[in-house]
Amino acid sequence: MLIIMPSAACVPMPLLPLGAPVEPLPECLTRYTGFLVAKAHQRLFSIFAEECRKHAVEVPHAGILHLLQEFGPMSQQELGRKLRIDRTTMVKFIDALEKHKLARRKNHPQDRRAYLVEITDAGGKVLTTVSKIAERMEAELLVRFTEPERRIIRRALLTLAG
Amino acid sequence: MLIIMPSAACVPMPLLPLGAPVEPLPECLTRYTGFLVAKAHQRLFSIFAEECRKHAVEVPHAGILHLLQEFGPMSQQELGRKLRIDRTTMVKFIDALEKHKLARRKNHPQDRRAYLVEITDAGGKVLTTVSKIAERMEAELLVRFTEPERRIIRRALLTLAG
DNA sequence: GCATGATGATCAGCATCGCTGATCATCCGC
DNA sequence: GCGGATGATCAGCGATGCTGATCATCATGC
Repeated sequence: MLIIMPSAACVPMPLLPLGAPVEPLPECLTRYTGFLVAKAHQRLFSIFAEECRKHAVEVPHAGILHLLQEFGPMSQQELGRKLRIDRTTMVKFIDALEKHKLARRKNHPQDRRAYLVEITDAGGKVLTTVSKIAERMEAELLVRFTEPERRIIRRALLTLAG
Repeated sequence: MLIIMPSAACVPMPLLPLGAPVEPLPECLTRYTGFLVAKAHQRLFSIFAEECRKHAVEVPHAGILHLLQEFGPMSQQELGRKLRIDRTTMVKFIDALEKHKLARRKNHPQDRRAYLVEITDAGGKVLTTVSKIAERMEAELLVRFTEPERRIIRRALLTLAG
């Protein structure tokens, strides 16, 4: 599922209580792909945030940790470019990650202006937890779609994301 | 396109300058449907907001106006249920719409607690403008997908939106 | 070398949105 | 009628995004 998506994702959103009855979306709006994407995001984010909360994990952390694990230490700028998050917002995220000891700023050996942000052991553990949640949700989300259909969906979302 | 999506949509988001070079999203994150949806939402919202701004239209207005046009006057609660927007947020939206004279609150003839929110003539004109933008974007977004593929995409997004 | 412009990180301040919890008026079922 | 639901509102908080400025440092051209 949405292992994290800070930025477009770290937005406070109504936590549709999952069990609660939800009125179907009006057709005059679901005609629009953008509306559908917005509401899909709203719901997916809600679910993911809810799950994260159970494990005392903050949503915005997940994407950054994932990236640090995958690519190794990198500067805040680079994180921002890859995740499409504003540089000033990234400052706050890294602040939070450091505060929770999930990542740390090291001095960049070649560039004294920049930091290298690095994931910590605690960060790795949190990432493992979050990844399990994400994998489980990913498996459930498109359970009614065949593999060829999923490929189309993925291609469509990649196109829409630019 | 996304004729409006207040709520999950009315969120300030980085306005990817469209022309600007965008780094491709890392594969370790695009594996996750939720991440893709988040980033798709980020981009679509940015584009729509940008277009709306050119015509001095506010994004959150569009969905509400569309609904009022389609279904006629309704209470704020009902608007909120259909659009999945929090009731207290809806108060602010309707305040803004009234301020811009795009909608107005009428007394509900059968329920003195509630209002009937009604679209104005000015609101209708704004809606026309926004609809044109939305239709144009809708036509462009999935231009590379066939009709059967679009049906799958639509069904997937409806599923994800719940 | 050195001036100049670009880049990385940060901050203050503002705007938007969502939510909690409270309040008040009104409706509805018993 | 009475008590519990419901509609609208508000204050206050938290999270996010952005602008524009600052400061340090890098890199380029001369």
